[in-house]
Amino acid sequence: MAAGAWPAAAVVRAAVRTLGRFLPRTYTHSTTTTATTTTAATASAAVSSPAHSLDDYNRLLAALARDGDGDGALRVLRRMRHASSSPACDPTADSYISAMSALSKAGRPADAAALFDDMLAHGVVPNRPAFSVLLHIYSSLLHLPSAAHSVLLWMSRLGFRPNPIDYTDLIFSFCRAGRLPDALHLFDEMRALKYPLTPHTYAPILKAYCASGDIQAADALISSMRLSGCHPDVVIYNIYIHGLCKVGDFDAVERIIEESSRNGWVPDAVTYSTFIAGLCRSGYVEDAFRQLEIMVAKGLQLTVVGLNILLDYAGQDLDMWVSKEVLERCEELGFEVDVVTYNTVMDHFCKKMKWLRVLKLFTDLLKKPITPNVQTYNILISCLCRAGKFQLAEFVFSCNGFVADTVTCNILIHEFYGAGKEGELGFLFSDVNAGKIAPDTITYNTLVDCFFRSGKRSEAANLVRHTDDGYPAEPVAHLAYWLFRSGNDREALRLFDDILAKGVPLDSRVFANVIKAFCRRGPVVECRDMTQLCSVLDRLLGIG
DNA sequence: ATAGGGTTAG
Repeated sequence: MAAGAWPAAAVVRAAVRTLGRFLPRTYTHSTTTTATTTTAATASAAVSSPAHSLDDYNRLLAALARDGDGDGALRVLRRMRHASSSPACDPTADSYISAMSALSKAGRPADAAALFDDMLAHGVVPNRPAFSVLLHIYSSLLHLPSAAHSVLLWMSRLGFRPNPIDYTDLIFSFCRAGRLPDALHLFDEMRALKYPLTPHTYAPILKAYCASGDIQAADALISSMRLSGCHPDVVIYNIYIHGLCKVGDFDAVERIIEESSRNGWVPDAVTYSTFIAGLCRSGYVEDAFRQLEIMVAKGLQLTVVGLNILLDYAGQDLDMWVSKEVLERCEELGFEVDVVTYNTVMDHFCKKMKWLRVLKLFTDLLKKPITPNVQTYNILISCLCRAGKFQLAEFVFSCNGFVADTVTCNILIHEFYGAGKEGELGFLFSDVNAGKIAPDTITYNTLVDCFFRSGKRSEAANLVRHTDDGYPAEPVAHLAYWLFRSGNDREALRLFDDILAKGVPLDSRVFANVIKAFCRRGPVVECRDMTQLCSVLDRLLGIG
């Protein structure tokens, strides 16, 4: 491994020029949608003929589920229940399962879950797969592991044994919610039931260990997998490699890849993308390009995601951003680009204050079969504000079809306040007050910063006092920072007294910000400041 | 027929 120095720009440029050989040239348009639409249409035609059976309806529903046509499925369901149909065509549990799948696929999991209640209300007795679908909706789509767990208990009580996939679904959901102990509990239950364990079950648990940087636990888990006869596959190793990259152990990554054939797995494009991203993040760009060479030599092609990572991290120091339109070059080279690629490149130009470039990229994007997402618009709005085009930013915000989110809100607050235009934010706050946008902790942090910068100290203090249940950790830390930085030490100490009097514990971020504020007070922290800092910290710790 | 991995905005 080379030292962490950045390679000369020329070296990287040369490497980027050779990228073309590495990338997939095919831009495949999926034909699946058309095919299934035809299926649904054919089935629909069959149903509109006079004699149609329950089977016809269920086949149609299955086709609509494949298409993800939620409204279509609801229509068919209604028609089946309707008086004009024969009672022999009343929806069955399978009909509901298909309709729930259709709604899930249409991105309407809440409606899908509601359909289960609908089924019960219509006296249809759910079968085991129906419970599994419901469990999947709660766990994987609605991010409600506790609700999913009660489905598991409910079906068990009714004598429907949850299958290994049900358990795996639930373990995944608990892990994603950061509830590892709950996940491990279910994992033990699976083992007690002698259910077969697959890499699917281990993966989310391993990911949780890796996310917390606990490589020892990850090692132990992979060992126990092998012992239990479950062979770790490429996904398991990719998660593990991600964890090793996170802690910066790139030598271990190289070793793991080197030993792959001995361990019975084959590194894929994701393995190398993960490795390359990790190297880039730590500044080892040259090593990243070396891995790219190795990857190509093995016959692996860079994925779109791989390209995005590389553009994001390796492109930071390159003048290729200004010399040659990156995306044009990608196109020449036959790279497949997606909306994230555009967002990444737009954001880079935005940070480099090349406003017109961002606008041009945005209009290029609109001409392509790529749909901009919220992030695209947020980058655009941020760019417009920073270019001083506040009215245009407001125009984009108010465009039909654009649904602003919390990030949009935070960008606007930050930029409008920064330009002294907070008086023009009425359009935003009316949406916030109408509940269309939910502020989050970053919103409050931003507001505290903005209030303070524009001299509204008491507004900042009031916000912190009255937000949520009072004194949320991060806004308090921001307020403490500004109070100490501006020399309002007594007011800061009064704030801490109020917080402690309310029984709210002081977060470590408060301590960090107090120290930071003192460090920023001047070019050299004076001795009396140091003494003051120590006494403040003592008081915070309750030892002063 | 419902399941696990790498990326972007404040």
